[in-house]
Amino acid sequence: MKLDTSFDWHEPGLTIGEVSRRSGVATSAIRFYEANGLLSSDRTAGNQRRYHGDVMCRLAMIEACQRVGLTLAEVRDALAPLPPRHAPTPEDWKVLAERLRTEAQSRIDQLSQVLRELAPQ
Amino acid sequence: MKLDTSFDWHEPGLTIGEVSRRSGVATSAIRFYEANGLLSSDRTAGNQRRYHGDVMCRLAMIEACQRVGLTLAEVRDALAPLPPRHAPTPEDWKVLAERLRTEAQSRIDQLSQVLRELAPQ
DNA sequence: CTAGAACTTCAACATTTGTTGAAGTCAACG
DNA sequence: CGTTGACTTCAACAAATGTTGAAGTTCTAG
Repeated sequence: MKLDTSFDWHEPGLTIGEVSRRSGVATSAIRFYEANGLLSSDRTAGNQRRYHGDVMCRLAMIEACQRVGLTLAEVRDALAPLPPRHAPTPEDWKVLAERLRTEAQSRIDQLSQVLRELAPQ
Repeated sequence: MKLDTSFDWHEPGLTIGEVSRRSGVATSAIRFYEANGLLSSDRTAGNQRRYHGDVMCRLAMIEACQRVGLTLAEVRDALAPLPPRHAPTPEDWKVLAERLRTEAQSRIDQLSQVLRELAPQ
């Protein structure tokens, strides 16, 4: 019962190219997200990025959140409480997921409200 | 039973300043939307814009749609079937509102799906 | 009729969200 | 150890979505 997702420095980590291939997100976008604090990575002795267990989740979140109108700044704030460079715990996700669902649903509700007011009945 | 919202050229129409004051949308944004086909207006003999019964609805829609992640191009396409320069009929709105609610909800659903996959249980 | 507020267009600028390419460095295979 | 593909940074460009300001025109109240 000890699902340990903490950083293991024996593990090599994913290169940016591998992450890109697995996620479908361009390397330029991945670097951009990292430069803006939405992702983090370790560096090899030679200064190359190595990503860990959280990166695929974060990328999926970023894409999905953008589709419902969150800016990258808002996504960054949402992701900020997650531990960097580790797969987040289920508890981490539960809190975050709830926040995002609520926010997204409230935006939908506002649109619905506008639509109802404009097209009553 | 003859709710006629067709253009009455006796009616002066709203100036861009009046529309801005009533809607809270900056005149620069209103001109921008019009330049991009989301709004239309008549012109006075002196080339000033005069807006009609559809403009407040359209502005409300634009704001609400942007909040749920639609681009202006998508909003333009959504608004395109509405008659220009007139208050749309309830039927117009019903069709449009349904389309938008569906689209927005499907984006939320995609986010929820991602969240569920990432945080199962 | 005239003054001043409100309007016009146009160009420049700003922010967000990236992409592209150049020039150079690293890593992994043979 | 050398080659080659993948990586690094940095700067320039790009599209979307506006804002700001200049220079000039129109509208309207008095």
